[in-house]
Amino acid sequence: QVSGPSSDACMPVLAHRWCAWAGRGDMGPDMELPSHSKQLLLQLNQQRTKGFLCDVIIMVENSIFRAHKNVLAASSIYFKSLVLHDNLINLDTDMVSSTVFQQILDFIYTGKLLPSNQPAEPNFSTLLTAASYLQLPELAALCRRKLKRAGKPFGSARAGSAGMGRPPRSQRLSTASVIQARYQGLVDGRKGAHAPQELPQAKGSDDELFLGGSNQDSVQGLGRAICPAGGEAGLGGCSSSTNGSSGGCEQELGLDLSKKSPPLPPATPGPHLTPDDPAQLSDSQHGSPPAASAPPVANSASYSELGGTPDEPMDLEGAEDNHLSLLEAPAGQSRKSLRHSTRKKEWGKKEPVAGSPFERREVGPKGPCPGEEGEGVGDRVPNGILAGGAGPSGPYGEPPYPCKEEEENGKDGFPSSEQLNAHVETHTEEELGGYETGSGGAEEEAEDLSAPSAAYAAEPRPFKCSVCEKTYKDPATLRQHEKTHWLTRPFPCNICGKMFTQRGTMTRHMRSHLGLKPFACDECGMRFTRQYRLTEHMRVHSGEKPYECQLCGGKFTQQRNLISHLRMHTSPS
DNA sequence: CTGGGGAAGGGGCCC
DNA sequence: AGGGCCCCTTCCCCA
Repeated sequence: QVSGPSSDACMPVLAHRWCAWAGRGDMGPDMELPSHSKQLLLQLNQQRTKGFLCDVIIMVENSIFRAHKNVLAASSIYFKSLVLHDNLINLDTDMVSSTVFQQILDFIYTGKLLPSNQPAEPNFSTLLTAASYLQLPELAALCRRKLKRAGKPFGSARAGSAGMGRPPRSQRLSTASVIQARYQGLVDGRKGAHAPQELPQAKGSDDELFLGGSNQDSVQGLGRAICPAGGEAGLGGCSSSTNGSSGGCEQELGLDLSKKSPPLPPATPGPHLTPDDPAQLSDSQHGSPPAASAPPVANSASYSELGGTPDEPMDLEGAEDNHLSLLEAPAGQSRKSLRHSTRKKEWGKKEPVAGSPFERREVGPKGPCPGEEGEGVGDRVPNGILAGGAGPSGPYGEPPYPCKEEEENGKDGFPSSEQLNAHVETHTEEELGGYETGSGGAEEEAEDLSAPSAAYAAEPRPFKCSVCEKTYKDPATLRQHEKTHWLTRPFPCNICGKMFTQRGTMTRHMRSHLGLKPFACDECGMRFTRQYRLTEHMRVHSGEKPYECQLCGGKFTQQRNLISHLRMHTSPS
């Protein structure tokens, strides 16, 4: 750090001190800089408050905290396990509140128990609860001493989860089990190999004041010690544990995953800890920000630093976005998205017509639209990667939330997806008007492979697309379809910037970033982001192969593989 | 090394 | 908004 290029004003301080000391020629017998550790911690704390080099986000309630993985890992084996593969950590709000975690984070970075911002004096019971949960033995011991001096036997705090209002479930939560579950989820590969792993165990009874109960109970309760995002798989480090099965967070998250999540077999892949109801991804955790109250931003890591705007409601999704993209992709792109961004479609799909005012962005034979990073359809697009490299702002080389139309006028993007969406709405009306008048021209001459099929004729479909020949039963679907012809993709991914025509697609895409896989196979515990995938997967176990090749009789579990197979039959070679 | 199959990830889009 | 299905693609394994 000291010798490297330093963008942090803090670091030269250390270097200076060291040089001053070493330069004295005062090479004492101990060869030790007495204040080194203190200074180091001081600098780290300063960096934390500035968000400098912070590589992990901890979400507690609606607050986010930024910190350094190394520091957290050095402080707690629990954190050590959490930050191993994840950059975004959700803590169980039953165990630790944002206020308490603020104190704890301060403690980790300073070694001092600073008074909270709340007028009330520190509640050592709740601190003790949190310290135990987070496996911070020193802090827990400190709290116990304080409680003892105050004449509040901490043993009573067992009931005292009162301070936190924890439900009985959380009182049974075993930190060890949490960690174990996490570790299993982290280390178990997709093939199910159970890698022997040094498993952090709960420390002695000191740290288990409120913890105990059966492992089963504990697993059932480990819901919120979660990692929505992680290092691998773009932001979905959790996805590395695709075989994991969540022990039971789903229930408290409003999901009945009991049928999706089989009990945790000891030698099978561990749980994939689902952070939240994925169905609520865009609604609660990652979607619409709390309308009325902007959650506090922890430390000095202001929301603006995280990519938001000061007057914008706290958007954790946005926070994740900027932070994680910073972490995961130097070029602003997750590894996985990078991989996919370089994909090319090779054959076949119904192609939108070119030349219309709402010409879709196309890559490939037609080449990309200049200045358009998004693909025409799905992953068709190299997003500028193939076309000469991503811009500095990310794979899409664009402002956070650019409006394509306004870009042409030299306007910058919008600071948030919400603002962009709102803005896009203003275009919507105009563009729809344009559609109504008919754009005429080349698109009608092009062959439309998406023309209504015979199946369409089964029932009346009075709503016809003005661009292509597709018809629909209701205007809403037509409107939805017509969006596929627009240049503007109103729904950007806040993490990678990819644009989508449908919010649902974007939400689903976000799930993949965050590793949310709520659908677990009862047989093997493997988890999926979509029900359909699970259904498909179950055929692996059932042996069902419903898709049969009419040419050779080959059977397949997946329709797509049958299609692939048919391609082999029909390909010239 | 190559091609085919199995399995899975992801996006489009209709319902 | 979410489910469901289609399509494209990738990765891995194996012959």
